[in-house]
This record gives sequence, C-alpha cells and structure tokens, in this order.
Amino acid sequence: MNTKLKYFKKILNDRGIKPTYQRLKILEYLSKNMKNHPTVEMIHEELLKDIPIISLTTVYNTLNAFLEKGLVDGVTITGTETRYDLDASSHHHFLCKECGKIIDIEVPCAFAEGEKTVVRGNRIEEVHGYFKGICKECTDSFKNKTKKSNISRSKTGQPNR
Amino acid sequence: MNTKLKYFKKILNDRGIKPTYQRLKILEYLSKNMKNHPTVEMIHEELLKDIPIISLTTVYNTLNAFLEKGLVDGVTITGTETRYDLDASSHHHFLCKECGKIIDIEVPCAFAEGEKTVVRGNRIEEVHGYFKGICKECTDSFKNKTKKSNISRSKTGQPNR
DNA sequence: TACATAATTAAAATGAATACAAAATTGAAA
DNA sequence: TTTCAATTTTGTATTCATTTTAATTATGTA
Ligand SMILES: [Mn+2]
Ligand SMILES: [Mn+2]
Ligand SMILES: [Zn+2]
Ligand SMILES: [Zn+2]
Repeated sequence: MNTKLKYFKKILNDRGIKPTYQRLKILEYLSKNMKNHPTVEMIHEELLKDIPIISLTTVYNTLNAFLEKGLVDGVTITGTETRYDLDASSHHHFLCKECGKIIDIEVPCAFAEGEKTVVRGNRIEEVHGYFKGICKECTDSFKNKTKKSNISRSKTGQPNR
Repeated sequence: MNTKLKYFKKILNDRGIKPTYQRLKILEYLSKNMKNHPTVEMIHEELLKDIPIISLTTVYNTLNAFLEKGLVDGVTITGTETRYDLDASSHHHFLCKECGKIIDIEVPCAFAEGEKTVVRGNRIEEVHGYFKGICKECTDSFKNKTKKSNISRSKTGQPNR
C-alpha cells in the first residue's frame, strides 16, 4: 500500500478517527494543499476525480470530525465560506483583495505564540488574526503595468486614459 | 426636532449618505448599542417597534452603505452572521463561548494601531484580530458555583453529583 | 402638476451548512 | 463463513443569512 497513506492512517488513528478511504483521501488532499486553504467545494471537486461518487456531505462530515479532533483549523476570513488549514497551530493569515488568495503570515504576537493565555481576565482558547489588503505579487504586477504604460506614452506622446 | 437625530444627520451628510428616517434610526440604534455588536436581525427586530413596516432588506442595504462609507465595521467572528460595530477603528474582540457575548479588547498591536502598514511585502488595508474563550464574568460565576456547592456539600455531607 | 431620481419594500433566488434517513461498509462474535 | 450491530457514506431536503430583482413609494425640481 501507498506509504504516504499508511502515514495518514496513523495520523487518523492517533486522533481517534477511524481511517476510511474517503477520510484518507481528504487528509491527503489537505496535505498536498497546505498553503491553499481550500474550501469544502474545492476539496470535493478535486476528490471527485478519484472517487466519482464521494458526496459533498461526506466532505463536510469529515472536516467537522477533523475540526473537533483538532486535526485541522477552520479559517473564516472571506465572510462567505470556511477555508480549511491542516496547520492547526495558531498563526496569522493574509487575504489579497485583488487575487483572492490566502497566505500564511508570520508576525510577532505573544497571543498567537501562546505566551499570554489571558486578556483582561478573559481566558483565551483561540487566537485569530488576519489581514486584508493587496499581496506582494499583485502590488508588483501593478507596478509593472504602470511602467509599461509609461513607456508606451513616451512613444506615442498621448496621455494615458 | 430631536437634537440627537440632528447630530446623526450631520454624520450621514458628512459621509455622503442621504439621511433618511430609517437610516437615522439605524444609526441611532447602533450608537445606543455600541458594545453589543448587534446582528442585522437584532437591529431589525428592535426598529420594528418604532417603524412597523421597516423591511429587513432596508437594514441590509443601509448597513452595506454604512460599511462602504467606512461608517461601521463588520465583525465576522461567530461564523454564522455578521455583527456590526459603529466603532470602525481597528480594534480586537473577544467572543465568549459560554455566554456568547462579544466585547472589545484592547491589546498592544502595532498593526491594529496602524504603525505597520506592510507585512512581508503585502500592503495591509484591514487588520482583524479576535479571541475566543471564556469571559471574565463566566469564569467568575463558575468559580462561585463551585464554591457554593462545596459549602452545601460540607453541610449535607453528601458528595456533589 | 409632471417628471426624474433615489429609497424602500416584498418576493424570489442564491449559496453555505446542517439535518435526516436510507443504503452501504466495517468489524467482530458466533 | 455467516450474522448482526455499529459506523460511515450518501442523497435529499431543509435551514438560514444574504443578495438580487422588480415593483412601489417618497423626494426634489422644473
Ligand atoms: Mn494557514
Ligand atoms: Mn468592537
Ligand atoms: Zn494578490
Ligand atoms: Zn461569558
């Protein structure tokens, strides 16, 4: 049997989740898409290629099971749907308003690092931090576009519209 | 005319929002419930007492207009619905898993305070930070319950169930 | 008054997530 | 191997927040 799947099997067993085929494939997908923070829809869509009859409900059920056992984290940042993250350690995210991608961001934060577990008397169990803005790549590609149009203006002598 | 409503009228005018009756009342409600972070439903429910035919759509429309003009902030923290906050300055929140309330939390954060506007090359436009856990009041009332049952046990000699 | 524009409303549509019950699978015990 | 209960998967229906659409109403101006 696939050595990777054996590894995933152990992970599920360790968390007290019975390792079924669909659960293994969902876990496999998550591990391959660590940095994508996929939606339920994305996971389902992709798995349909391998398991043509896997139901959306199963993906929901599985992810909820994973959530309960702390195997994954749910990232609610777009406001419309939950994104799933196999990295369940508390870390920050950045959502690009231009290209829509969600990336991990490392920032110094005593709360995320678990150094402080209480704020003003309130006991912290979860820390959620994220930014919205324009990502590096989108900023750069905008600069490039501007530069190009400057060149074309200098050639034509026409102002940009 | 109500002096407060005149004040709200100015606020809307300054933001380029035509001050209609329903908009003024929604703004008034928000100002009275600053610390509540109400849902659309809560706002609608309450306003129905004053304006028996105000529609849920109008509340949605109005809040979306307020959001666009930066008059309010949308707090998505429960995962199910948006909570609205007349304090649009970026600040942290705490959601109590026990009693469900959402409170403002002041924490030292260079990003929320606007000192840093870029993280690893990505341009920040919004900063969102919140915690989930057990609030001070709920923690205290749990302690009290425990203490009480200890007293009652010492009186009755019976173990707690 | 008449017309244009904007705001409000009710009704319908959308979309993520859950509830539910039937069918399929699993894993022992007999 | 057969049996049988427990668990999982599946498809469908439903819920719930929010958006869209289109009709109605209010507002302002010529
Ligand atoms: Mn992440
Ligand atoms: Mn607040
Ligand atoms: Zn981008
Ligand atoms: Zn509480």
